[in-house]
Amino acid sequence: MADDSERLALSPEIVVETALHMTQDQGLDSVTMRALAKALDVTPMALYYHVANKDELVVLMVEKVVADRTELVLDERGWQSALRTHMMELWENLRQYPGLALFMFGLPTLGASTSSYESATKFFQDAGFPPRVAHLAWSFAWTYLHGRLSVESHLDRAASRKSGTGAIRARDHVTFGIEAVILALEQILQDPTLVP
Amino acid sequence: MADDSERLALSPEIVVETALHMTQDQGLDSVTMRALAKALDVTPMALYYHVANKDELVVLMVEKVVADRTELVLDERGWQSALRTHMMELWENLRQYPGLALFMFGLPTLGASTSSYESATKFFQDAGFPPRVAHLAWSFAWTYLHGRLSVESHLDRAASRKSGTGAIRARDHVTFGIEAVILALEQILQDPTLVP
DNA sequence: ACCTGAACACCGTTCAAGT
DNA sequence: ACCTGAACACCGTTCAAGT
Repeated sequence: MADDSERLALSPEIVVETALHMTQDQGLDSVTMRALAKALDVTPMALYYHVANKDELVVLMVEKVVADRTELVLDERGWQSALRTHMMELWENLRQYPGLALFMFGLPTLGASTSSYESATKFFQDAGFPPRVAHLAWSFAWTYLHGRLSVESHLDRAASRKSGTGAIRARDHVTFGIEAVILALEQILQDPTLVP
Repeated sequence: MADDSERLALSPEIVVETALHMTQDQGLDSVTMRALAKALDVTPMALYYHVANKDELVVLMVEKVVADRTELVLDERGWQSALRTHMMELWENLRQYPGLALFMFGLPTLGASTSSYESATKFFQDAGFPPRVAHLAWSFAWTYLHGRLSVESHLDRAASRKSGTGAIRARDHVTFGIEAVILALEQILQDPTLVP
């Protein structure tokens, strides 16, 4: 409780949380093992006792962020509404961690991410999409979001921080994109042969 | 013409071309100033006489790649068909340079990229989209492609190279995505109020 | 069990110097 | 005009050693 108690006992959780805070403030690029160690007031090599290496650290960061996420579930609102709010929440959540979205893709060997991928394809099947189309549909929606987050994190880095105008524009783009995704999927649900 | 004439006079063009070849083979991550210098049989510092720094090198690489690109123009086939082939060509072109797509986004201060952005929005206006919607429509289409390329380059890096199955899957995803983009835009063209 | 110090093999880049 | 060598400030990481 004293002032100098800032130097808490290190743990994987604290390492990951500090890394996420740094990402929120300065982007993932600012999270070097050395800078992270300095933020924790410790030697760089101390981190390796708690995480295997930087790749594992990033994986833990991703899992921590997706763990806090709401799942995509079909309710009485209909799939369009559920998908809309889910994509919007996902975007608002992930854009707080610039650069991290690059390490979140659908299929790969990310335990948590894979399970959420499966629950998403189940969502689309419940909504009436054939299994194969359900898979491609979620891939399409998520790939768009991924692209949007990637574009934004690159623009953030390059562009000057001109107050909130960038944020407004970003919101315009992403709301357009989400509605477009839904419109496309509505068509495909009506006639799955529209698509290969 | 002799055997040892491989060591040509250095020039910005040769530097950029060699960097692009390295990207085709090993991805953009493999293009370090030091590795590029070694490929050109020269000291790392020699490169700085021809390009200002690595950022400029990447910009030159991007410009070189987009320069070889066909433009998006409206012809008698109709906008859907033109957009489909253009997106497909773009994807097939850019996927040859893993990692480079991350540095190609719509709006920023990339001379060539900006002009192609404007020609694309003109394309959509010619097709009947209101100006603001034309802009958002191309942003949507390009953002999806960008996301697709980003996902693929990350998967390539992580996943094991299991023959051609990955390529077939990628093609399924991207053809689905392109058709979905077109379906969405068809809806929006009919009724632009569907979207904010 | 937990952390440090020194070291290695990498980066991009600057600066003075060579021809 | 074109290139080199040495150096600087960074990376991630290994390995032996300390408590």
